[in-house]
Amino acid sequence: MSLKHGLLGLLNYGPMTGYELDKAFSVSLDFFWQAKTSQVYRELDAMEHSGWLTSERVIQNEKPNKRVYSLTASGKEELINWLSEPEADIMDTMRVRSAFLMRVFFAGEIDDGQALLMMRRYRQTCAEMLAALDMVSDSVNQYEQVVADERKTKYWKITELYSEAYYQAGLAWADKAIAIMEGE
Amino acid sequence: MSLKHGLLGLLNYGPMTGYELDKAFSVSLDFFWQAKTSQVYRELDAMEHSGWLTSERVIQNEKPNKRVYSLTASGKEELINWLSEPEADIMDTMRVRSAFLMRVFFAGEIDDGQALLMMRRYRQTCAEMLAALDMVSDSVNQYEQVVADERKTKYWKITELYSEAYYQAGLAWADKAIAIMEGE
DNA sequence: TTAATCATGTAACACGTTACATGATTGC
DNA sequence: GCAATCATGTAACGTGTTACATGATTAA
Repeated sequence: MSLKHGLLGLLNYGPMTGYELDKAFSVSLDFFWQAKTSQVYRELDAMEHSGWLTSERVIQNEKPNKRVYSLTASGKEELINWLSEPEADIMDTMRVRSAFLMRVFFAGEIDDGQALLMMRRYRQTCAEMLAALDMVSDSVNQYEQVVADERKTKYWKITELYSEAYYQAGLAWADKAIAIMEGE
Repeated sequence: MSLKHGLLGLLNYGPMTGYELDKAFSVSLDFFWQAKTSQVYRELDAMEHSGWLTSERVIQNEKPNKRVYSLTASGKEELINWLSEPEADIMDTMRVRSAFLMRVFFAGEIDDGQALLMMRRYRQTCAEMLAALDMVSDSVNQYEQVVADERKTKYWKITELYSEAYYQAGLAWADKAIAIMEGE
């Protein structure tokens, strides 16, 4: 569902190749949606068949040939419709799916030392992610200068704030959990 | 991956039918892992073929017959191994996947009023989830009296704390986002 | 000379979702 | 009388993952 709409959203910024889309995806949307290269090509193919895209082969010398995709009117329409949906499915879209939390749930079956280690590693990862976010914020700021479209960058920043809040909450929770685990 | 291990974890508490497992799953693990009934039956079948489970058909009158699954030694071993894994994949297990955030990212394409509505609905849902959590906490407390195994319930409570922190963070973020969206 | 970048895909498999089928019993 | 609960599944489809293949150019 959302891989398709992510690709539509990116192509709305301008025509791109599958390769470029794959890169753009993993740079900008990766935090809240992940996609493999092979999947991107498959979906582009399907989307072209649905009439949301058209593609054109560009012959290059010195470099491999490439296929440039562009959004059609019907693709743009689909994007706008998806963005404007009444969103009855908000509950679905905010669902957590975490094998890590499942391990925590069943951690009573292993020894407390191991469980504590696992939680410390989680805390560490949150801290590292938070540290890495500074760079993301720099890159959004750079794009802001180039794009100079406040209507767009405003929302980019809001999603960035989410990731910050998410890791911060994870870290604070891990601290609480570690205190509980050590206190008994 | 984790559906299998969730089922192993539940069966470790005692033999159960597919139907009971499905219920238990959606009561206790649903916050961090969701599974459809049809998937549960399919996985149980696969797990029996791997030798992690055995099943026995129980004839009932007045009610449909049922198939009761039990953990084998090899299944228990698999559960413990999974729980004790060095967890190189912690980054994978804490990934976000949210169509909602993708919509926010591309919200510059629709009008601000619509985007604001969408964010308010998100905030509302977080608030509702938080309110509903009180009941979850009551039910864990009840189980605690029955199970009387602090080693287990301690970890159940820690995952419960996570869900609280998660919705709280979502709510606080939505407030910030709404302020940004209204302030321009 | 080795790795990275550019560029596109196929094939097979694993996992998740939707729709459908069956049929008795119990509570409102 | 109607919905919910008990209980099990099948079939088809959609999406995500892994592994593989190819081959030129360029920077360390």
